[in-house]
Amino acid sequence: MPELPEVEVLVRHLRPQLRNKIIRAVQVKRPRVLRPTSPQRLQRALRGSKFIAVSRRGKYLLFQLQPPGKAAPRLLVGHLGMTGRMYLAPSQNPLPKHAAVVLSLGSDNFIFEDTRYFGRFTLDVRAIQKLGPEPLSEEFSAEDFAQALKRCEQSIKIKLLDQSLVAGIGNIYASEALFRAGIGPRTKARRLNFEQVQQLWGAIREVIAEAIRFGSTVPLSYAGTGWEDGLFYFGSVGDGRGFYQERLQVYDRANLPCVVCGNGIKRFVQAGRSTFYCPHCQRRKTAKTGLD
DNA sequence: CACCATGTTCCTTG
DNA sequence: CCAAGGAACATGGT
Repeated sequence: MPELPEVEVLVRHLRPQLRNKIIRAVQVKRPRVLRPTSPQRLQRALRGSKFIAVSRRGKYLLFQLQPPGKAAPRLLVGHLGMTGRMYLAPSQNPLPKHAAVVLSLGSDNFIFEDTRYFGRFTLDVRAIQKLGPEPLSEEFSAEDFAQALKRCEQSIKIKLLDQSLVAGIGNIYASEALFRAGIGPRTKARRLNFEQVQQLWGAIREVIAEAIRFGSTVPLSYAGTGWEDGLFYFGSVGDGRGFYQERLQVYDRANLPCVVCGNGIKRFVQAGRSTFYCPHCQRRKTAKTGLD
């Protein structure tokens, strides 16, 4: 369930629950998600350690751990992949079918479950060192963004998925940001003029900030049996009649009317992934008035 | 059976 | 060496 907003909401949810908790035991059910860390090394590093901070970088969760004694703090890095979830559940509960890693914290277990096992739970920090700026931070400026896009031959939609350009945008919010900026997803990144880059820069920040705000209002129970299981990003939240449809304006809306102009939303495939857009609102050289 | 899915990484091709 | 495209990873939903 993971793009930056979903991870941010999860981090805020977990932070107070994990703070000062001590890891008593480490169960690795799917060693693949640790790669390249070995189960033995993870167990040795984590057992007895205390959670002292929980944060986020891009789509990665960062758990700062204090080992027993005077050892230096350690960083545990998590990533939800496509289907990962992390939550606390009572220790007496049965483990879910796709539990990948389980940390015993006493009366609760901290569970990382992931149906497809694309996620990560590792001591390897190399991935986070390659990330671009946080989109909501001061580090992310329209000027730098424009500079970076200048030499890119790729279409802007594909470029937005490049985590070294700006961290945390995924397939959903890439389509959403381009729609809001009125820019066609096929446009070559280098062909955007500075005004368009500014529009896109603002749209990225708005779309992400709004999603975090939305997610923060959703009641969460990551223990996960009902519909309110934290998958607020799309589809799974609400009464089954499309609570989310008012939130996402183009993603997964192929053939449905554009919320702005009423024309049909189109779907096509770029780099093997679905892109959704409105051919009318996202034409070339669209000057958005903001009044529609 | 077919095709689709929120992500990243590796391999091939140019 | 770099860029771009595709496959792989693994499981489930429709």
